[in-house]
Amino acid sequence: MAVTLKQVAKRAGVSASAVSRTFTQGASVSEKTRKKVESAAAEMGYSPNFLARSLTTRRTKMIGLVSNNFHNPIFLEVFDLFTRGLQECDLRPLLVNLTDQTDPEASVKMLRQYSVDGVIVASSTLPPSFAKAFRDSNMPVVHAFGRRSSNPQVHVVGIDNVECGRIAGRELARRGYRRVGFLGGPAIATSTRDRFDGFIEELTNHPKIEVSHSFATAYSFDAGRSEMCRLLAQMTPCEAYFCGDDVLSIGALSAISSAGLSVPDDIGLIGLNDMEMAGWENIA
Amino acid sequence: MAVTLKQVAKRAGVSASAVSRTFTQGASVSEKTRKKVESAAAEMGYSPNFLARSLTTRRTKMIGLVSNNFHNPIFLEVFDLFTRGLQECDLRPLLVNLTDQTDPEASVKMLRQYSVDGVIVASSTLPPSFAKAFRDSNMPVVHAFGRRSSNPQVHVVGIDNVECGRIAGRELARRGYRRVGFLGGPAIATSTRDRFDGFIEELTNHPKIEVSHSFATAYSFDAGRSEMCRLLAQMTPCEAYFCGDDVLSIGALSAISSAGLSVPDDIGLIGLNDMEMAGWENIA
DNA sequence: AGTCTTTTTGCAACCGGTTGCAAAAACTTT
DNA sequence: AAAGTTTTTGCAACCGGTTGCAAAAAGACT
Repeated sequence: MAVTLKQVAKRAGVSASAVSRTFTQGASVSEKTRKKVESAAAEMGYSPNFLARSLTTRRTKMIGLVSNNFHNPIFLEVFDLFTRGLQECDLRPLLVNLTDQTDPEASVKMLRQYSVDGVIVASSTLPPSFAKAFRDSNMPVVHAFGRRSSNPQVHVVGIDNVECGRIAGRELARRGYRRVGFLGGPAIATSTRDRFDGFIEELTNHPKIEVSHSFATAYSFDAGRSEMCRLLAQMTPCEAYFCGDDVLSIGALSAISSAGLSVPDDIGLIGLNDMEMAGWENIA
Repeated sequence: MAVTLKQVAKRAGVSASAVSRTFTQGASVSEKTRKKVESAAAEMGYSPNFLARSLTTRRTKMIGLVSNNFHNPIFLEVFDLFTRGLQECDLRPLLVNLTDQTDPEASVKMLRQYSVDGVIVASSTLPPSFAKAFRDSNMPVVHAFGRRSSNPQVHVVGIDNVECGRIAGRELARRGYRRVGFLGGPAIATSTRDRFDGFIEELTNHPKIEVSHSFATAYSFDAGRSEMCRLLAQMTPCEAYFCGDDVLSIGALSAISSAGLSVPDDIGLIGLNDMEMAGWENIA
C-alpha cells in the first residue's frame, strides 16, 4: 500500500542504497542524486518506514511509559509534561497502564517484543513485584518518582521525599502546633515512607510536639477523605496534619469541611505537589 | 543481543519455519516439533520480535492515541479507560500529545511511519486543520467525542451532544427558571456548538424563558471561572446556567462562591460529564 | 505391500529498509 | 595526459521474522 524505498529508487533512476542514504543523516550522497531522490520521493509521498529501519539500526525511538496512577489527577500533568518532553526529543511514548490484573513480567516481555529503546516507570505506588520485573529487564529504565535504588541499573529521578518531610515538620513546628499528625498514602509506597521518615526526623528536634500518623489506602480523594473522617472522629484529633500528597489533602479538606470545621482556622493542613487543581479556588 | 528465531531453530534442530509456525496461531505444526521448539525457546528465553513480524504480517497492533486535552481532568479517566480497553484487545497505544506547536501533518506522517493499525483521536476541541489531516490520512481513524462527520471514512463515537443540550434545557424549564444562560466551551468545539443548538432548540418550546449565551475560551477551570465572573458582573445575570462541561462547571462554581453566592440557592447550575471529581464533596 | 490422502516440513523468496566493501566517477596534482 | 586521491555509487548480505510451494512423512484404505 504505502510507497516503498524501491519504488522511489526506480523512479529516481538510482539504486536503493542511494535512496536510503538521502534519508540518513550524514551519509554520503552527491547533491545531484539527492535532488533526484528528493523530488521523486515528494512526488510519490514517500517517507521511510521506521520499523523496518529499526531492524537494522536497532533503535525504535519508542519509549515505554508505564504507570498505574490513572486516578490521581496530578498524573495528567505528569503525562502531559512527559509526552511533550519525549516528543521534543523525537521519541514516542508507548503507554502501558498497569492494573491490578496486569502481570508485570508480561508487560516487560511485551515492551521487549516491541523493542522499545527504554522505559519510564512513573509511579511511587508500584508493588514490589512490578518494580523488580522492570529492574531485571535489562533494558534502560528510569523510575520517576521512585527513590534511590539499590540497583544501579535503574536511574531514578524524583524529589527528595525525606527532605520534603523535614520541611513540612519544620513548618508545622514554626507555626506553633503542639499536636501534629502525618496522613500518608499507602504504607507500601516508598514516597510515603520517606516523607514520613523525614517528618519524624525533623520533629524529634522538637520533643514537646506530639506526633501521630496514619496511612490512607491509596493516593486518592476517597482514601484521603475517609481517613480524615476517621481521624476527626477520634477523641483528640491533631491540631494540624501533613498530607503526603495533594489529592489526599483535597480529600482531607472535604472531610474537614463536612465536619463543619475550616482550614486553617480550626485545623492546619499541609499538602504536597502543587498540582494545578490545588489552585482552584473553591477547594479549601 | 536478544535471542532470535534462528538460534532457537538451531537449538531445537528444526528449520526456522518450524519455529515461526509454533508461534503463529493456527499454523500447521506437529505436536512433536512444537514441544521441541517450545522447550528450546523457554530455555533461551525467546519471544518473537513484534516489529520484524509486522513487516510481513502488516499488523503492528499499535494504535495511535491522539489528544490535545491534557488539562481537563476528565481526560485522565478517558486515558485510563481507553488504554485498558486497548490492552484487553491486545493492542498498545502510541500516545501523541497535540500541542499548539504541533504540525498535524507531521503527526499523521509520524504515525504512518510507525505503521499503526489505526488511530483514535480523543478530543472535541480539535482545530479543523488537525481533524482534516487525520481524516485525509487514509488510515482507520475513530474520532472519540467528535460529532457525526460528513466524511464516511472516520468513525465517530460520542454522546449525542444535541440531545444533551435538549435535556438540560428541559430540566431548567421544568424547574421554573425564567432567565437562563448557556456557558459553553470554545466556540470552535463542535461539542459545544451541538450542546448549544440542542439547548436553544428545546427552549424555543418555552417562549416565556429568556435565553442568553457565552463561550469560555477553553475547556478549563480558569476559563470557566473567569467567564462566570464576567457574567456575574453584568447588570442582570441569569437565574440558572447550563455549563457545557464539568470542568467549566467547577470553574463557574468557584466564581459563584467567591462572589458570596451559593448553588443552588442563589443560582442554578447544570454540568455535564459526571467526572470522578464532580463527586468530591467539597466542590460545590 | 501398494496406492491415495492428508499432514508436516524445509527451501527460498520476501517484508522495507541499512551498510561494508570494492568498483566507478569525479577531482587534484604533476 | 597519466597517476594519485577523494567522493559517490551499486552490489549483495543482512536485520528478524513470515509464507507459498513442492517434496517428504504419516495415515487411511484396498
